[in-house]
Amino acid sequence: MSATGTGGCGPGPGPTSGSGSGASNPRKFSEKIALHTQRQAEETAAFQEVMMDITSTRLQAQKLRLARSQGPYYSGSLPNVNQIGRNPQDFQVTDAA
Amino acid sequence: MSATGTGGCGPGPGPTSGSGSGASNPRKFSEKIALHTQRQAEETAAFQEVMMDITSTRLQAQKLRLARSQGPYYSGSLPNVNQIGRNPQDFQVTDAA
Amino acid sequence: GLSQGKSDDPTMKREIRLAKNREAARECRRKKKEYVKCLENRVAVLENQNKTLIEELKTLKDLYCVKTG
Amino acid sequence: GLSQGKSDDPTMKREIRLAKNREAARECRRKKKEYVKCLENRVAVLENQNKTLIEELKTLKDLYCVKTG
DNA sequence: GCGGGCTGACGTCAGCCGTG
DNA sequence: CACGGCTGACGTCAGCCCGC
Repeated sequence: MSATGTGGCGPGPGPTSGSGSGASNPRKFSEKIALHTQRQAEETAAFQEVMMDITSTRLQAQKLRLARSQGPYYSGSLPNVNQIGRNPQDFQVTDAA
Repeated sequence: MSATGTGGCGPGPGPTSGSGSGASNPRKFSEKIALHTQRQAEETAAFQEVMMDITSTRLQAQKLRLARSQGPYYSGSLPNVNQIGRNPQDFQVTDAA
Repeated sequence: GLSQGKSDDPTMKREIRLAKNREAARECRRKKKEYVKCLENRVAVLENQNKTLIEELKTLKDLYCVKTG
Repeated sequence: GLSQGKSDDPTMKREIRLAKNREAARECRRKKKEYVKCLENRVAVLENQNKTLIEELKTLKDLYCVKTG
């Protein structure tokens, strides 16, 4: 807010456009604070995202195990065995064509 | 090495034995440096341990998958199906006793 | 007063420069203190995140070990 | 000279005290600088570990998701 | 209680670097 | 190049806290 005005992001690299040690190691304390605050925000976001993903995976796996334990119902994308042989058409071979 | 001598660990809490903010927030810079160095060493050890465990688990799983893919040999603690019925004794029921 | 109405007086210029540097030094010390606190807080946050990540990795590694073994 | 052979002279005592405090201040500033560098290095190390742990957790989570799905 | 070690805060000087 | 904003380093004062 006070350094170079992170809100605007108007022009690109302001001072000297130096790629050396001016970007990751500024001289002004304001820029150092802003840089660390930005990194902390990014890392916290990534951290929370990973934790959310883990929680979601955990809940999904738990729900799946509970569904498998309560009843012998097979539900999946594979050909359902319970529905094989119900219709006589499944036994007719198409070699007659 | 210079503060309270972490090598010896002779007496317990030296100054005042205050449990408040004297242990985790010392006044002397030497103690602050020593404390952060100790914590960093512990966390690095735990980090490397977890990474080693992950690597070991990875290698074990890869070896297991490779053994299963190369040959149709079933090796496990469960009753081996290939060895069932080879010997005639497996068909004799023990109800004669 | 016409003697020092402007800032041509070298003594006055020096005093003004010293006063500005005084205030600048105060702000600089304040920013430095804030920066150190920022670093300490950042270390604490990173410490907690790493601890949580390590525990979660242990749990997930055990789960994966059960699946394979 | 016998007039200030000992440290009874108040002026001498003051100067001695100032000299000691001077040296102490130098050491204190040096230690503070080292402490700040320690904090920055610690932040960098924790950052790398955090990044590695997150990537490893992502990989292991995908592996576990394949096992269940 | 008191002297002394460390540190926080101040003002000052010197120096770097961006800006005009 | 000259000027001014920030910061590094210094010495000094005031204050805390610990050991005697």
